[in-house]
Amino acid sequence: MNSVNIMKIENVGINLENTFESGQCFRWIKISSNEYEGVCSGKAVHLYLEKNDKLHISLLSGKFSKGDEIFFKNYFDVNAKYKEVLKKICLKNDILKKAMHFAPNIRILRQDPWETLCSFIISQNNNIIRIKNIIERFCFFFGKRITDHYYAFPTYQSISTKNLKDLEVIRSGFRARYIIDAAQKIVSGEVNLEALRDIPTDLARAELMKIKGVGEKVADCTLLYAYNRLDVVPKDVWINRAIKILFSGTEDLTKIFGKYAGVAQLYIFNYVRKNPWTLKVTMDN
DNA sequence: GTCCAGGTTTTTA
DNA sequence: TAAAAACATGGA
Repeated sequence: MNSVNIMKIENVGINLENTFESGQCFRWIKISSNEYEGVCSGKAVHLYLEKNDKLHISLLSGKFSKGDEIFFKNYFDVNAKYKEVLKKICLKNDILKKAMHFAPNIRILRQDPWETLCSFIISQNNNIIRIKNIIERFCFFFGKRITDHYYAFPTYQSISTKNLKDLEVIRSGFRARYIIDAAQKIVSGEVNLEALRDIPTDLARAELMKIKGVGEKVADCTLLYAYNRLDVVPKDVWINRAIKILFSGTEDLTKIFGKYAGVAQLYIFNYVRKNPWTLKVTMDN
């Protein structure tokens, strides 16, 4: 892989489609069920997963540099070890069992904190199709161009100097001021995203919630999908409905799923969102 | 035309 | 303090 524009990682243990369409990320574009393209860490990337579980990563422009292999192994969390634990829990929990059977081998990615934070600010009171469209416009208008089709996620430095008028082109509605506030608090140092890696989850959540438009849900999505806090369970409308109907109101999924409750949450979120009928049976009552 | 979307802030009682 | 409304936008 030295000075070549393709790299291969064996035994990734990941299903690209189930992972990328699970709702944790918004920028990967499907070519086929085992082939995706997107922008990651400022690079335009093509992914292809062989049947033998070997992941091919190639760049659509430029070449790999030192550290990229470590970066991607970290991004895809190649050494994740929760699969067996969750499978064991499936023996006792039918909901998780169905969810993991419906869409197996979902991996919690380690995404960029700023991109994740911004994406989930945009996600509030919004639907996934429009979330993706807003993010793409955000990148197109404010991100660095990488290829004809692909633009990097804008930096917080560049966004910190923008105003509401500037952001009108992305049509993010009332969320624009939250995006700007996030960028400004990060640039000023009021919120230090790198420092959050080393502090307890509760403190990290409180730090993120200093930003306007960041409540518990957006903070928790950031903690789970960027900082890999696998026990954190973001509570959105779908999970709340699932808790109410499928788990008969059990307040706290960590009581059932323990330190990997966040991972279980993603499987269940994915399952109920793509099978809404599972929630409808008793909804009329 | 109405409803709702991986919520949060602001206003009202 | 808690509940309701407002917040932009667009797809279903």
